[in-house]
Amino acid sequence: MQMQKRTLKYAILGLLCHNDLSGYDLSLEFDKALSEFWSAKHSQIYPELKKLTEEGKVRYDIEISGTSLEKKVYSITEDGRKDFLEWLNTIEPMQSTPKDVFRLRLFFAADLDKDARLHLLREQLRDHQARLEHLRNSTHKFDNVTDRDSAAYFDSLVCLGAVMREETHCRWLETCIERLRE
Amino acid sequence: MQMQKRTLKYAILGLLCHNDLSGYDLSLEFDKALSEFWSAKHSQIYPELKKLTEEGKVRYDIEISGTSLEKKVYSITEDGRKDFLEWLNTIEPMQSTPKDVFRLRLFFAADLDKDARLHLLREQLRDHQARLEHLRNSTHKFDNVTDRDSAAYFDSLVCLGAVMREETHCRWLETCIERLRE
DNA sequence: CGCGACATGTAAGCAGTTACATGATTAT
DNA sequence: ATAATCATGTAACTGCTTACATGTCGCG
Repeated sequence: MQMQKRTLKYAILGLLCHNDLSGYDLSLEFDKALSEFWSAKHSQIYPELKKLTEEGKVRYDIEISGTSLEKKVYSITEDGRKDFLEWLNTIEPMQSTPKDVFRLRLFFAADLDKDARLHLLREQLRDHQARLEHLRNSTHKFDNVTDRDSAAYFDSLVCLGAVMREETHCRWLETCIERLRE
Repeated sequence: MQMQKRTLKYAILGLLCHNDLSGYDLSLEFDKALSEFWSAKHSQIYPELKKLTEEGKVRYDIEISGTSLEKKVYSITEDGRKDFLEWLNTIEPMQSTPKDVFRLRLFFAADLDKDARLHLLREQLRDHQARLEHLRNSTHKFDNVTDRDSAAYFDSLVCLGAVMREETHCRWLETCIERLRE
């Protein structure tokens, strides 16, 4: 019997390691800070928090905003922190190459006429150039991060990887377009 | 109500467009030809083939190997071909960045001591260098593919993309290691 | 005769998305 | 007032993986 991976659990515990957060806050973090490598909808986060509470990895205090709006602010327990650090120190086998619908389409593109092939590639290039532009703009916030022990420093390394990945993806698409444009 | 994507369906139809194949053959194709961008286990393929048969997109003939071993050889129907080409000609919105456990770990690596950080990065580099080496070897089979309308040509473009992706990933890891190695 | 490859299926469960459902607060 | 955002949850479903289950064929 294989153990489950439960990556969402560790993503949540990792975020709670440095800040106490509500489910709503966590969902914002996934959409902002982690969006380049992980995501989770609130419909997945809330049940996971419930489970983690039952398992004693996190606990929560109820805060009231205004007169009656309840907010559950979660914090990590000692057991949760221990569990997280154990996970972080474990080397997992390399992830298999992620699925990619675009590459699947391109693989089958011999069944497409020439215009459709180029259209497919150009649309994809346009989208990825926009993403690259957006990523490059977000690198500026790391300009004066120098402490190689800070969370921000690792954030900047991940961001650098995302920029490099998008640059290469765009270069590849440009090569494909050039070669197919007789 | 959102329509389902059913990418596996189209991956199977695409493969059956050019060759009649059994479920077992399809599973070999996923492990070989498509492994850089799609995968599927036999436990997913067989039920999907059953569904596609019921939907009239494929049909099968039973072949006997040896004395009694039955093999279902599937072929695509006209309706299936039409459906596949319609899908192939449709531009889907860009896929969101795939999840990446390694980047998640690196994001949290400030919680790791220096040796563990470097170990994490070096292990990952070693694995990706091996994958890159393997990919580079498999590019040679495209050396004399020149027909830009052939399936093999698009196979070679996808393969080129995979090599470029791995090269960049390795370059990124090397940069990270250099920066963290005081 | 036994082992690895060939060949086909089902069952249980995890991970994730979309949709359903409700209600409070804040800014316009 | 009303819309956007804050805030929390559940239900139904798709996609995929792991494990269960069975049997044949070819080789040494």
